[in-house]
Amino acid sequence: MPELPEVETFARSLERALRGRRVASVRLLFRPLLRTGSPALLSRLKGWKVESVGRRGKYLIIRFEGGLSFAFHLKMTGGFQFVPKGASPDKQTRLIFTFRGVTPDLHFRDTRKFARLYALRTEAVAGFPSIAALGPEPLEVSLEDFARLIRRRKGRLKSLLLNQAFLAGIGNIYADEILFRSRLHPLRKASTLRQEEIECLWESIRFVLRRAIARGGSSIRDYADSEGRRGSFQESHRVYGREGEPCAGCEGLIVRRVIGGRASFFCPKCQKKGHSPFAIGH
DNA sequence: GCCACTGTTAGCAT
DNA sequence: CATGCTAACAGTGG
Repeated sequence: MPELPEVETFARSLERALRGRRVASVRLLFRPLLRTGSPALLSRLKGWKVESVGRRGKYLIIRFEGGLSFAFHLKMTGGFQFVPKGASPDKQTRLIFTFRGVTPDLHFRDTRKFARLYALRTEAVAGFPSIAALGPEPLEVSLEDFARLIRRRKGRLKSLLLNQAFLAGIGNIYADEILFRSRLHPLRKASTLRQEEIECLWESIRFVLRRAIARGGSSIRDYADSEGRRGSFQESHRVYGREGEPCAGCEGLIVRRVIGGRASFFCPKCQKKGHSPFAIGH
């Protein structure tokens, strides 16, 4: 389910474990994972150090010495896992990194095979079309810029939060949690928001994402970080996956509706289509 | 066994 | 530009 908080969790633990480590080998087990660059290119990484691991939207980016970078999109089931040196891959492992010294092997696993790896020259990463098209980082955009951007938008809030060209990194779970905290209806048209509602939405985006990162993300299926630790933010979900359960803020029940082709959970009583400037305390 | 559903998003039709 | 549908694939739960 990797959305921004889960990708950030991977990026932080990989950065800590891999920065300065020297690559011993890179083995591609599932050819279609690699979308840009050839398998032969991967062998050129041998002997180079990892310079940094970071994130942009839902992309996890590993920068190597020698001017090569890997941009991973984890899609729905991609993830990294450290395993003991030489451990044999399971059938869902698509790529194996090994490193010199004591660093464990790193397996990239992806059950559904949707994940993608773009091997790019480092200077080409920012200009890579699907990365260049991303909107601002939700935790970096200022309230002023956010207000300016959202006022131009006409679509429904739910679809807008999922639109990576608007803000980068928010997915289905966090969109619903953010809207609940803002007390905004998912079908509300963005251009109709008043200033207080825009401020509340901006604050809710920051609050939900920061707290989710602090909790190591949400483990609603088998998601775990690269050390195998599960996140705990699923325990703080107020609406996602809670159809029929009582709302945390009123006596009503959470409903599930399909909006823009995506399952959407919300409280129809707290999240009215009309104006509602008050955030729910969490 | 069958069917519906799942965290993403690119591409194409309307 | 917005929105809706499909496809890519595997597993799970009813």
